[in-house]
Amino acid sequence: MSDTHNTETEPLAASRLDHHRDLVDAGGFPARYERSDLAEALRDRFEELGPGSETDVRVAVAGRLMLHRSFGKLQFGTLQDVSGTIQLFVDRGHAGQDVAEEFARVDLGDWLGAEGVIMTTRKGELSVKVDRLVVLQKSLQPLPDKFHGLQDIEKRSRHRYLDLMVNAESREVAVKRVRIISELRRQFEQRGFLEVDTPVLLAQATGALARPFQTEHNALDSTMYLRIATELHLKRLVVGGLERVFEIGRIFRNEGVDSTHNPEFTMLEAYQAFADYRDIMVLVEEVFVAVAESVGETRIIFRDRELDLSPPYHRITYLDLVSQVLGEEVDLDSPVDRVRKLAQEAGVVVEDGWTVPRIIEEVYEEIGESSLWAPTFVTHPPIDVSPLARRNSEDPRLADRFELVIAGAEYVNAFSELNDPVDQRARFEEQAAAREEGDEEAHPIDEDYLVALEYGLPPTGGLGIGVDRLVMLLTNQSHIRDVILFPTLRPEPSESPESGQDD
RNA sequence: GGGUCCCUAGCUCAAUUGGCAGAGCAGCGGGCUUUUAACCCGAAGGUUGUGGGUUCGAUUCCCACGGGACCCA
Repeated sequence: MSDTHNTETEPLAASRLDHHRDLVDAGGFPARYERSDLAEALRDRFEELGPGSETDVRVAVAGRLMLHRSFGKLQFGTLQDVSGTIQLFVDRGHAGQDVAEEFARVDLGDWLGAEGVIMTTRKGELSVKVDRLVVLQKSLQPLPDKFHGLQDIEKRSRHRYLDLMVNAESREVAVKRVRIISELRRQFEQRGFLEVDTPVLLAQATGALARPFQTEHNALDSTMYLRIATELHLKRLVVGGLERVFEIGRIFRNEGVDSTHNPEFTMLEAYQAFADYRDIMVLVEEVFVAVAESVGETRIIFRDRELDLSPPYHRITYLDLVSQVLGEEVDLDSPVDRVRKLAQEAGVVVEDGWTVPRIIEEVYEEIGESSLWAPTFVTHPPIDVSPLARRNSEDPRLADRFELVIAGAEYVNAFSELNDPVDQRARFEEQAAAREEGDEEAHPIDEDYLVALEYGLPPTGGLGIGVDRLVMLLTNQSHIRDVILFPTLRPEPSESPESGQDD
């Protein structure tokens, strides 16, 4: 399906093209424009100006023409710039024949620069009483519906510029995302963390349980992988003595797309020497509050429900949560048959041969997380699902790790880092064995990382925050594609009828 | 991967049991000196996602393909 138009043949664009040609013939479009004020600044400044006023304050505004109303010898336009909108008022008697005719000729979507004095109309609408007008660039394409905006979800994602142009909420979300990331950065910087860049393109993708994207490096004649985490590189930097580091980076995982997963997404990872997972909990509470307040309040609405992000957050152990949703106390010593039966009764699909930790993990992911609404630290999962986390000193089968679950989904994963190179090697070997058995998400052995650990990683606490999901939470968006400006989409089928034919 | 649903004018949406494909907005022509999605008059705008099939006749029913949405694993 074609949603672009050939401007050579599309009759709709003909008058726009004519105007474009005339403007080019008349000297072309300006390369720059000296704007004096943004729309919002003018609205703030002239908030008190009563209806029917005229000032001698001369301004130059610029933006995209979104609406146009003509009223005989009067014309009104709505100009939108990055800050908001302001009305253009064109009175033929005041602006003159040339300006009035030019303004009558412009199309919705054109970029305009307009100069004149500030006034208000009889109804009190703040306006620029235009006496000079310049078309900064024509829009050869018609704008989406001026009232309904662009509703088609696919077009909104595929042609984000249109979405941003006509849907105010879309602009708000985009701006809030920027603010959230700025605040995250500020929070970590002010705590002495260094923002670093680690490689995206790797010979081996490690640091998480996920399938990587694969590509080829021509000159090196070797297969490369896009990173699935920044974890092991950041910890190498702590080994090197940088002590507190973080990275806000794009992560790539070769998995399906749904309302909470995009193949490339943004993750913040941070590592703090001499801290453990409990220190990180405090850090997470402080950072979440600061970030929430940077774009609103800690009491928010998410999916039509109230949610309070103010600390302290609830705490529950992984096993207690699983016991809670199973309705009976279970732990790692529970008989596997019993655990399987309880899980199945709770509606969790259990495969033959699964161990107790594996069944418990499945119960947690399938019904445990989703049972939580208020922010909750879920602590001490089994070590089996935490190959990079330090063992709990009281029960070495558990990890000193937590996930922050909010509204049924994971937002933070954090732990005391495993810094025993001997234990780490053993865990990698277990993962490698699982890989041999066909688990493509199992962790490969990262030999250089093991060597780094052998030089000594100080006790370190680390965390990962899913930035896109955090943005969803704080902007009340239910789909990850709505917080990523250009989400991953299936490539559009070729519009050329000659291509893609088998015969 | 499985299920359900959607794809009609540039945009937002209609179209009865299968019977000539419509409206609003945008665009085009005209009118109007205070509009706010302005309004009024007029003309125009379509290979109904693509390809097959059933039928006298398909936007409508069937199949395949493409794209999308939601739910489930």
